Parts: sequence; C-alpha cells; structure tokens
Amino acid sequence: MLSKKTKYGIKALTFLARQEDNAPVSIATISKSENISLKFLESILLTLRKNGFLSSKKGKGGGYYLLKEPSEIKMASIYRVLEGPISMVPCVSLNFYEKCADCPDENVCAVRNLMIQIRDSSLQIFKNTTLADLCRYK
Amino acid sequence: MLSKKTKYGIKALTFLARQEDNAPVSIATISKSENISLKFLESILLTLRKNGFLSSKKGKGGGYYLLKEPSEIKMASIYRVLEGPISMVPCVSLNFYEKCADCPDENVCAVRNLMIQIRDSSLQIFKNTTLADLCRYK
DNA sequence: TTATTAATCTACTAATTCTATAGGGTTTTA
DNA sequence: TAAAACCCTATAGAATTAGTAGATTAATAA
Repeated sequence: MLSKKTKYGIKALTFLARQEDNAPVSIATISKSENISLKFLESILLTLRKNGFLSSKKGKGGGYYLLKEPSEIKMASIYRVLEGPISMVPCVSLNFYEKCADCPDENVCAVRNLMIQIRDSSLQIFKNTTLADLCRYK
Repeated sequence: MLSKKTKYGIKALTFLARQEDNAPVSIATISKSENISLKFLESILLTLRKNGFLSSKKGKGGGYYLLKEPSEIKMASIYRVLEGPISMVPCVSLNFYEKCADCPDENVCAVRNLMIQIRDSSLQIFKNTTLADLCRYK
C-alpha cells in the first residue's frame, strides 16, 4: 500500500507543477486545495526540499516551488525519496539492496525471482513517467 | 514492501508443491527447511487452509498438503489472501475498492491514474504466474 | 484396549516499528 | 508587524512478527 506521505507528496508536486510561472506557493494553499493535513504536508515538503526537488522562500509571499522542469522529474526518484525502495523485497532492490536473513541462496529463491519481474515492470512505469505526464490528467 | 507473512506463505506453498506425491508435510519440516518461525508459519498455513489452498491432516503422520494442482494456483489469488490488495491505493483496487477520503474527483487524480498503470502491470504478472512456475526456479 | 506420541488447532499476549498526525516555538522577509 | 518557512518533540493507533500455553485429534506401539 502506498503511504499517505507519498500520495500527498505526489499531489503537492503536481500542484506546484501546474503553477504557471513557478511562483512560490504556501503550504497552507496546497493543504487546503488538496485536503492534506497542514503539519503533515509541512514535513513532506521539507523532505522534498532536502532531496533537491523543491526550494523555498521564507517570509511574506514565500512558499515552495519546483527546482526543475516537471518533464525532468521522474516518478521513480520521487517514489524512492518518499516511499523508499520500488522493490517489494530488499534482496531485489537496485538502490536499497539488503540480503534476506532467511534465504541461504538468493538465486534459488522463488519469491525473489517473482519479485524481480514485479520490480522491472513497475520500474519501467516509474522511470518513464514524469511529473509533466501526471499534470495532463486534469 | 512485501510482508514476511506473504513471503513465508509463498515459500511454504512452493515447498508443498515440490512434494512428489502431495503427501502431508508437517509445519516443523517446512519451518526448518525454509528458516521460518514455527508459530508464525502455523498461523500462515491456517490462513491458507481457511482460504481453500491447503488441507491438513491431524495426528501422527499428519501435516499440510495442496488442494489443487500447482499449475492451477495463480499468484494473484495467493497474494490477495496473504498480503491484501494488489493495488497500491484502495480507489484503484478491483477486489478491495474504497473511495479515498481526500479526493473530490477520482477521475482527475494524478496519483490514481499512475497507480492504475502500476496495478495493471503487476496484475498481469501475478495472474500469469502459477505456483508451478515458481517451482521451476530450483 | 490403552498409553504414548506426534500432529494440528485455538486463544491470548507482547515487543517493536510504522503511520499520520498535532503542538509549540524560532527565524526570515515583504 | 504579519506571514511565511523552519525545527523539535510527542503521541495515539495500527500493523507486523512473533511467543506462550494448552486443547484436540489420530496413528501406533504395548
């Protein structure tokens, strides 16, 4: 299941991507428009800023704005920052690899071989979809 | 992330599918072979029995055995019983649909439209893979 | 027939982690 | 001076991953 953190993060990014001139938008504005708890959204936007997706402007008239073109922001990178690994098991993850404690031999694991397929198909979608693509559903 | 419950469940089912004559296998045997906590495995197998994948025989020489041919058990059905919905958001789920509280209009939701694609690609794999396919990774 | 043993079944408990916030105070800037 | 981001802490509830104790059932050996 996708966490609300990721869901809200994607919604906020889409909202920012839809701004005409990429002018700063306050947390409160996004919070109201997208029905997201203000304080929760605050922490999500902070994460996105620390990971280079957003920048912010303090004080009156301030807010958050995108640092890159929506067409250059892949969903895969957003997903990894907010949700974590795209793989469903760590032993299959490309960016967050970990060995499974219970598996003596990865190459023989039936679960692993299935999860590689799931990872590949999801990854293809997440890699080939950008924030600009998401804005088109309007 | 895939829960250990689902992971262990798939491993146990694969183990049973590999038995020559489909003779009952005790929980202890599977537990040792697959490095799974015995009591945890017990509850997982119980779930799989209650959902029609397995049957069991009590007493000496008893254990669990498959009720259907491995080639007739789709990973999609196993996944849904152990892990729950294949979709990452409830508003996209075919078998566990729920409306999202924060969305005024589903058809316009960017997250939803992305998650439909993810669901479809995963579903295709889970539907077209059977327990028999998993046994081949040996 | 009886006792033993090897199984599943049922119910309760518990530690740990994750999720989704809420609150309050600080700093910056128009 | 007001509006905004920033930063730190706490927390209720849920899910996960088991562990504990005992009841029930069935095959088999005495």
